[in-house]
Amino acid sequence: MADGKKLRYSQQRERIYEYLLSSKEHHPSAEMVYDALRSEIQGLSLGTVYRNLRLLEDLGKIRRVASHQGIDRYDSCCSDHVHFFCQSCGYIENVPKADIEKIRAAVPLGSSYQLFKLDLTLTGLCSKCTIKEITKE
Amino acid sequence: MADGKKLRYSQQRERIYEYLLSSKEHHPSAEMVYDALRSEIQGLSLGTVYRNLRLLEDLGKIRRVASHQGIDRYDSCCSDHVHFFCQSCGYIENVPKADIEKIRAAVPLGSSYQLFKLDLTLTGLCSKCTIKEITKE
DNA sequence: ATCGATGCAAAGGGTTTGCAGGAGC
DNA sequence: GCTCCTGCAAACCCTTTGCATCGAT
Repeated sequence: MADGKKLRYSQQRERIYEYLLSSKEHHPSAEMVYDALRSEIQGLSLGTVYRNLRLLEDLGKIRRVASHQGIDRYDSCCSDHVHFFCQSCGYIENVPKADIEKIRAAVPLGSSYQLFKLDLTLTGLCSKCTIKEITKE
Repeated sequence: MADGKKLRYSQQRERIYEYLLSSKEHHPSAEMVYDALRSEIQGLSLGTVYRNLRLLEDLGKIRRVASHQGIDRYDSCCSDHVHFFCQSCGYIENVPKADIEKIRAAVPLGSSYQLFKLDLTLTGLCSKCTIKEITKE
């Protein structure tokens, strides 16, 4: 992080970043990224995916979402926003209507604190899984 | 979780729960609990700490706070509230003045969703570490 | 006496890292 | 050609689990 190394282009890194941009609604894990790209990039290794996710995070281009069930998930959107984690299907959705300013205002922090980021995660059952549950009974 | 087993008293479990109650402000990890109790409970094993933390969580007596840096932290308070995670010292504090109702109101969820819990984590530098940082420069 | 809880150590599973070869500049 | 990046596999680290024994009821 912020070391003197010069960044060099790599196809792998570009594809990984592109994939993250294209799957804003999935919030994929490292393994999900790997599975999605391994057919397209011959001989891609999981280690490379991890290294690039970490690098992109250090560069501030992506954001690591608080991990669920011990697995880190990634988001190409770096601004504060709200996530909904479905316990049943494991998907992480954005909650687009959330009012971030209102949330910030509800959290008064002393002036001696420095706030870098804010993560609000709702846990429950998503729309699909709720309907499945109702239908089953 | 919710299996037919009958709970039996154990000194270890009692102490672990007591320790969590007494360290509401620390939000300790399993290892922190272990380190704090091993001198007091002869031959305590880390596995037992993990087993009991999980059991207490399943019983709804404690809450697992979203893990930071890959390590789970525990909280004896089970109601929704706001945490402040300090990147520098690793402490997790409560943000007592946070207005949970206001936060809930800022997050409109479709009626087809079921919300079980809400986790808001602020990340930054706590008061102490901010002052340290300023003093250093 | 029964069966849950413990201690110990080994196994799991996600993530990181060392190394030799390959690719960008 | 100098470095960074990659693939591979081993190492790491937190957490879980199998097993024999201990302990609560």
